[in-house]
Amino acid sequence: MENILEENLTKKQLDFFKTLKETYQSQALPSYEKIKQDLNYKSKNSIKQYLEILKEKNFIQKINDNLYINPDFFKAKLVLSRVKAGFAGIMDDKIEKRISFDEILKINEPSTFVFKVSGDSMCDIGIFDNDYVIIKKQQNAKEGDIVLAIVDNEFTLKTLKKDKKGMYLKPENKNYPPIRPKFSLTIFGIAIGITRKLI
Amino acid sequence: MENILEENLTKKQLDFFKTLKETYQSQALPSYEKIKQDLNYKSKNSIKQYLEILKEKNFIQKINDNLYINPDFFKAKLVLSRVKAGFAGIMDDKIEKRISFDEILKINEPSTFVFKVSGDSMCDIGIFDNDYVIIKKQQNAKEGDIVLAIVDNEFTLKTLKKDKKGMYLKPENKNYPPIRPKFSLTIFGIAIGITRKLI
DNA sequence: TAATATTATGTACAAATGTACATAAAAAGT
DNA sequence: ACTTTTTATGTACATTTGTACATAATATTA
Repeated sequence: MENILEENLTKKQLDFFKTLKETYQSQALPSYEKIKQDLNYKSKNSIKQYLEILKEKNFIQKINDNLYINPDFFKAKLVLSRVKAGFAGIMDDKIEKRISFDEILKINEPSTFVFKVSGDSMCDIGIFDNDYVIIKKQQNAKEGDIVLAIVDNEFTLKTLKKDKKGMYLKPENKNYPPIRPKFSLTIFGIAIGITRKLI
Repeated sequence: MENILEENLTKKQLDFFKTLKETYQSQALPSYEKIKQDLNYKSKNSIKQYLEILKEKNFIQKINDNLYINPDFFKAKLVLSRVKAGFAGIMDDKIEKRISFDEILKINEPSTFVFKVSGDSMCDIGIFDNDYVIIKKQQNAKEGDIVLAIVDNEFTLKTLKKDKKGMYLKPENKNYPPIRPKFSLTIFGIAIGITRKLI
């Protein structure tokens, strides 16, 4: 999207937008007067003229009486095509979508908690030591869910399984034995996603 | 943190804050007048009085002339302790940190791109089909890096390896053979993280 | 119950804000 | 070279904004 829009702007307009983006990022824009000072202009009308053009072309928008740079500019550039595009722009034209991991992983919901995985008991399904696991807090879970359970007063991440003897926790690693609760099973929540930092 | 702060507020102040948070979320707060209307008050001084208290207690803060709810409230609640806490608050007191995956994965940097993994060629190191892989665009990479390379005009994610014959791409799955470039290797970037949505 | 703190509303006003209008310089297009 | 568009600056002004001050009503605490 970025590149498509950019073609509608003059060099100066684009420069202005880039400075604006660097200066205020995803925050609400302050008053014309303040922007004037921050960007070293001498008349706040310069700012007004630029912002009106940018607003018309959807680079900025009004939310709750405040101006913002279009939030899409701060999301991740997701490339869906597996095929490499042409030379120059290399691939800006292949960006079909903008995404936010905080949104995808529902970070804002009060029931969402994040834990750090410790140990390799879930490595067979690609959950490793030190991964972040995103947990939705809820008591109920069904067979097959990856749950954060409380065993011996400690949190543990396992797959919830069921057999003739009842519910139990299955580590996803052949070297670990299943965990059977003495009485009942305390479930803190279910895993809705993971994130791993590689570098 | 949330709970620590909450204890400093009266019921009405906390209600006000919750409505404020739900209404404007992470956006900049509009004018007292607008808030007055949105929250159904009859005097904007009511708003001023509440906001002054909230500002004093760090629930809201000023950035670039605009008031915001403390950004921490919109980040993920990371629980570092492995030990379950007491009954009631269950664990609010165990939240030592607030994090943002968009920040951790450097989503905002112009050189960051996200791809969807297709296939199981990297499953041995916990990168699965349909995972999001976060790529930092750069030409150079060193042995051991997980790279997004361009082979036959298609993107492919592999580990960069080196032997007597030179650099090559190693799939992290025994069933796949290594890929040796005919001439040179085109590297698009290196993987800096992955994210997987489980539900 | 009495005393105190919090909450709600209103008025008045100086300061700041966005907008309209005007003009000249610079850049781009023909 | 000439014309048009874009960019930069300034002035004037009605509107809006935050703040100070004042006063009840309501909760809370002693």
